[in-house]
Amino acid sequence: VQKRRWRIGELARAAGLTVRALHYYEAIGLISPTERTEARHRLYGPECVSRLYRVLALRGLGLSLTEIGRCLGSEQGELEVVVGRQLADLEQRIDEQTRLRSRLQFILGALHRNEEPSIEGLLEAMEAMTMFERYFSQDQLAQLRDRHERLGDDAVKQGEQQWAELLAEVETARRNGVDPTSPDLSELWVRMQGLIEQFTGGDPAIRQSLQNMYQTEDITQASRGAVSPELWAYMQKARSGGG
Amino acid sequence: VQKRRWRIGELARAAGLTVRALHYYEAIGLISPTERTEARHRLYGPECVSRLYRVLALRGLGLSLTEIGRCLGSEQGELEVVVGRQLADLEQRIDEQTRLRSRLQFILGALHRNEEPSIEGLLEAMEAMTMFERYFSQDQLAQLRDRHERLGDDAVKQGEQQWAELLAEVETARRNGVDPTSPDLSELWVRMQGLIEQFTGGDPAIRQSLQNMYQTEDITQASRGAVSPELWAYMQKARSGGG
DNA sequence: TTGCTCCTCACGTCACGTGAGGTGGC
DNA sequence: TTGCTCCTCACGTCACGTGAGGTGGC
Repeated sequence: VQKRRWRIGELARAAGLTVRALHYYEAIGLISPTERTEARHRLYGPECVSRLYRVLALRGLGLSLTEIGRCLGSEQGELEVVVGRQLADLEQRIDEQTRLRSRLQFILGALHRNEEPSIEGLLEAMEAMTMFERYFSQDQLAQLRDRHERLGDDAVKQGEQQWAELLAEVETARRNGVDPTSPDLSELWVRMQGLIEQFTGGDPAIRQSLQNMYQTEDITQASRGAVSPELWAYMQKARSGGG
Repeated sequence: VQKRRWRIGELARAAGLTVRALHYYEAIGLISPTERTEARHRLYGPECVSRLYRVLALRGLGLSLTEIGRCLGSEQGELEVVVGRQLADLEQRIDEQTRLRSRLQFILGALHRNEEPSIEGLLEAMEAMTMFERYFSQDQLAQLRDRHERLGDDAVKQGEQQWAELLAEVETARRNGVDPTSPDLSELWVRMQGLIEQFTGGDPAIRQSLQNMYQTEDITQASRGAVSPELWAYMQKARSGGG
């Protein structure tokens, strides 16, 4: 009745583990060798091999070694509960990480468009994003990101440039006391509508969310400092005046 | 030039951290208090507050405290590299976890249909799944899972029952030496086609993958012991004989 | 005798949580 | 004087990796 015995190195190699890992499994009471040689070298029997197989299977499902120990010890339904909990936890983690991914994509895009990416720029981008997240759904944000990507960095930068120029012109008109509803400015308002269309991609829901944001938030913050309260009031008058 | 100072507890509460965390940040050189009282109580100035704000922002992106330290120390491009790496790592983790989720769903389903869920059952399910993953794409697996879910556990169990009955009848015919191409059996083959249709949902690609699996793998393993090599040969003869 | 494998400590990891035992400030 | 806050150790976490220093087996 001589049974096959494995030395720890053989077993480790076969299982794709390290010797140290098997030491550890023994230390926490998960798998102990069947016997030892005179020199206290570990010898593992077939029971150990099949137990190790189970351990690795459960480990592959992401169970902790403590949970694995409990599963191998206890009889029955435990297993389903543990695996079920594992799945629920995993789903939550995936959810969180998916949200984090979307934030990272947003931020990386903003960083990338800056020629001198700094922590200040990053913080600004994060704050912008946090604000955006309050007004746009995850789907809408993904839509915006997609459009950004399709347009390319250069086009987006160009759009930002056009905004800056447009706002400067409006500000000049305001300082010069031009009536915001004056026909002289109508060309500006048309250009502005165009830029808004470009940003929203013509999607009315996104347009609405954007409007909500600008109407609810502090305008200086919402526009990242590009629009002063006075300028905003001026623009509002043009809109209500213009119909 | 008296500047505002915060005690550690105030700062911790305001930041949603624990006092211990701030101790730790100091220990690793991330944020040190501006000064100390005679009794060595920590006093934090505004610089600390803004630095802490940055730390928390970067921590929210999933950076390690070591990386955060590097980002706050170094000047420039580092930041983009670090955030980019962070995003890449995250995407890989999401990928892995999404695969794991699909495995867990599969296994939990199998476990759930077993009245006496055991580790043996779980191992069998895992092996079946591993084999399935070799022949079906992730999309196809998701499709199969969806169909399973829509049918419900009872229907799936019933299907398995019907398979068992059908195979028993075929085995009886084989033992009795019935010619597999005999018209007496044609009703059995029709029922079998029906069950296969039910499993595949009529999708030809899934049908093909299933066939590949059965043809390539050891039949006893592939059928989870339900079909012996002899029975399989008998069924094959019927198919080739029948056209 | 020379490698290779094995042995047993024991420290390090990451971001803190959780006491223990003592002092400071309103 | 009584709470509350603060202080400094120091151990624990999870699944091992990585030596250190020594012995066993072909």
